[in-house]
Amino acid sequence: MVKKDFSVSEIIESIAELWQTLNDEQREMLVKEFTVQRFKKNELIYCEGEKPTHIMCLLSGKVKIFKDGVGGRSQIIRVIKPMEYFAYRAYFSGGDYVTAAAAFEPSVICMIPMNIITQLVHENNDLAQFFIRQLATDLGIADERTVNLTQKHIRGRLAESLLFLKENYGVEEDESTLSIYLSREDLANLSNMTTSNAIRTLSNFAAEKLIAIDGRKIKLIDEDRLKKISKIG
Amino acid sequence: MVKKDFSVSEIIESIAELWQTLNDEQREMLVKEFTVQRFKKNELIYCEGEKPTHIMCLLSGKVKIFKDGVGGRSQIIRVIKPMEYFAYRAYFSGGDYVTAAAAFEPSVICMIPMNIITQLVHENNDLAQFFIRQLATDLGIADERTVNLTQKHIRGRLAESLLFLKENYGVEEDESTLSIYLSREDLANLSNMTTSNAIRTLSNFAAEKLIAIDGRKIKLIDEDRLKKISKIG
DNA sequence: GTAAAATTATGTTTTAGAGCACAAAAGTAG
DNA sequence: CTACTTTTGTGCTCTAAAACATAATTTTAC
Repeated sequence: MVKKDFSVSEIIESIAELWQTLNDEQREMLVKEFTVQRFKKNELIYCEGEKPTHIMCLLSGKVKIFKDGVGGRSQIIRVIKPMEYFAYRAYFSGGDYVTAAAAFEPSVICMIPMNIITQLVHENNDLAQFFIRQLATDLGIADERTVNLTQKHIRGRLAESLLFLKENYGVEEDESTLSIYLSREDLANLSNMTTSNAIRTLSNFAAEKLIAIDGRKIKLIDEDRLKKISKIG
Repeated sequence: MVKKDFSVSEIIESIAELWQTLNDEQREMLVKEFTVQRFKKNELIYCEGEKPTHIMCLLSGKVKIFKDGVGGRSQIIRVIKPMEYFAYRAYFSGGDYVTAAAAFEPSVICMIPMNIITQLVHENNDLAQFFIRQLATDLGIADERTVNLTQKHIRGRLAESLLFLKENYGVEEDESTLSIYLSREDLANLSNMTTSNAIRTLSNFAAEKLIAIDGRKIKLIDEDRLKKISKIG
């Protein structure tokens, strides 16, 4: 269940990485300016072509960044977990959003106006370096992803996505069931394949005892073999 | 032909965008620390897995950033033209290179130690913002590219690459022959296809009078139609 | 200048994965 | 509870693009 409210101190804890770079005066400004917004499951947060105005920090929930391509096929570019920042790239590059964002699950997001952030970046070098590090890391991931999505075969891409989802969103108490319950369609869009191929390949993985499926619950059974499949493509 | 030598003032002109952010003291430090290196055609500049130590600015020539994927297939991630900076992402993210770089043509590169750059970024906010803008822009391009490479068909991808090469490296005096002469293999690696498909599709384009080919010289004849092919995928 | 290697060109075969059709199951709304 | 929509699951067909084969041409090396 989603928390009904977030106290200022809880929010500060969530945006800690950015918060730590600020001095008292800057912190005060931030507290005055940020807002908190709630999104329903599957609700659109921003869309392609829009002008970016706020940096967003996910307080709770799960978010996908995606792009609609040729013939309505959607591609998930990256996913966001709590305490991560997103939606700021476009503003820094001086353009509009080239991607869209939507909530996988009910999500709560802290919004900070980008003009405030720009001002803070201007006067605070640690904050500037925080963004340099973030962007450099994301760009590295994007470069890796380009090759994986274009060169690996379906099984390799799906195995990779499953392992990625474990890395990113973690598992339940049993230590092996993915904490995120994605539709087959989202799983397909994450792995660059059609929905039917995601369904089919998932069934194959289950038949091979690599995973166990119960509706949208996916349990990773043989992670070593999944890694091998992901690696060889 | 490649210039035999570059004077300090010529180099400064090339690295202008970064240079402008610096004060006199910082500029002096930079002049003391940078080195210039020359690379032969196809020579490797850095490779995947290596520790990044220098930011590089291409003074003259043409460079490809690429990644070797599954089964020896190489994917060109982006290309660099004179006055552009590269090779700094990995250092900022705190990791090793995830890509490799090689010279398309004889190239001259100005190398600045990354520890100097980090120091300058630390004390100079404009420089930090320069890198934020660069990285944000490159990440946007990478996001676009991911979808184009995975969703468009061969003809669309090749058409896009040809138009991109015109945008990026320009054309000769006739206003329509690409200034870069790539091997069919490089063209394939840029467009995510096999070499034979690059050759075949290029021949098809020529037969359809979209382009004219003379060895590695490619002349764009019907750019409008190429754009259409690139757009619809 | 000649041999060897690399690149380009074209034809043929094979296959991974898209596309489509349909049915069953699970959600959702009234 | 019932009707309707969405999601999941399977089978079948078809096609885009890879893989392979071979030859011609160009480049490189000695």
